[in-house]
Amino acid sequence: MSKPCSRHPHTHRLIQQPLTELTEKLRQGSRKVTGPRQAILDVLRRHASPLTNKEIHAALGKEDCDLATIYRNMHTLERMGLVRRYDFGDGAARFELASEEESAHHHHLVCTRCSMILEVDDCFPEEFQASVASRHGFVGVSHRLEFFGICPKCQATPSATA
Amino acid sequence: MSKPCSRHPHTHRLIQQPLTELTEKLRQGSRKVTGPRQAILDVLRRHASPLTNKEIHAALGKEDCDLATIYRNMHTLERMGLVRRYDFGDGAARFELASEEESAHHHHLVCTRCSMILEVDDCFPEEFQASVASRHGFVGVSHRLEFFGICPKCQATPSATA
DNA sequence: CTATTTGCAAACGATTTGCAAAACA
DNA sequence: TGTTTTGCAAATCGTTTGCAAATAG
Repeated sequence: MSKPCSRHPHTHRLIQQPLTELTEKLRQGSRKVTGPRQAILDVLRRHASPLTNKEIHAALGKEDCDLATIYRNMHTLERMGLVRRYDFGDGAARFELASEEESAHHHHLVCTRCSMILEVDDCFPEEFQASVASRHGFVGVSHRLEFFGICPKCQATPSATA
Repeated sequence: MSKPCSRHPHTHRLIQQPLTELTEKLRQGSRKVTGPRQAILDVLRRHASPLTNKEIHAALGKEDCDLATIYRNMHTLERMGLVRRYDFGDGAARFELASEEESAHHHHLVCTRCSMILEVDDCFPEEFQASVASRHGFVGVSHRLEFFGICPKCQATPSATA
């Protein structure tokens, strides 16, 4: 499952935000810097694609902790703005470290065959969303957008001819 | 709940696609036209917003059937292209009748307070998706896009000041 | 020492599945 | 009649929660 995304040598998150900087944010929120939390943040720091709770759990080595602890922490970290939650419609939430600076808002391009996930840093023109919002009188409008398709590698692979 | 979206006086689903036309498609796929199926399609036909399995189940009156039967049929109907599946990230799939003609592709604007759902008939420029696809060498790219915000009615309501 | 957090097990809600009986074609 | 479908119950899966023991500050 947790296939390290090779390819696309540039563009890529793998935020080397120091752990200390992250734990510092925890302290500010009167949250404790525990072993499981450091381990989770560390796993997230070294992964380029969003991970599911289960994947994070699997990625924890010696620092293993209960799955429930991960679920609880992901909520906490999300609330504190340390991680961002994504939903690719496959029934499992995924999380990425939320580096405020770059890539604040972004989407993903998911391969429907091998599940490889690429980051898409740009988005459609603001005016479109603004138009949708005003047209219906909505305020505080945000959106959820993800792309799905077949990646280059899978295009080469014969595989089942759907 | 089912408030007809104002503005854009035309465009409005509430597809009065005759049941016979729908059941005909079933026959073509060597699927049987059963009571539950007709009832489900009928419920979908008279609703403007996508419904969850549970909502469909609740909407069935005398024609009640098992929830599992609905789940199974939604898969079947989706596979046959009779309905379209949507995911608003709240853990429950929703379905709409898929009228091929108009509104083939569309998105939704969901109120995060009252859950009212409006249909958004337009989309961002094609070029954006084409660019995302070619940039990464993906083919057969599609997308999932939904908007979330506060509807006019809820804006008026005092409610908890988040 | 005291509030926060963890592990564990049970609880949940959405969805799926096995299987024998019932319903279409 | 032969195949598809249904009802029912049990099983799965992701996620949540209660509670007492462990831990950070």
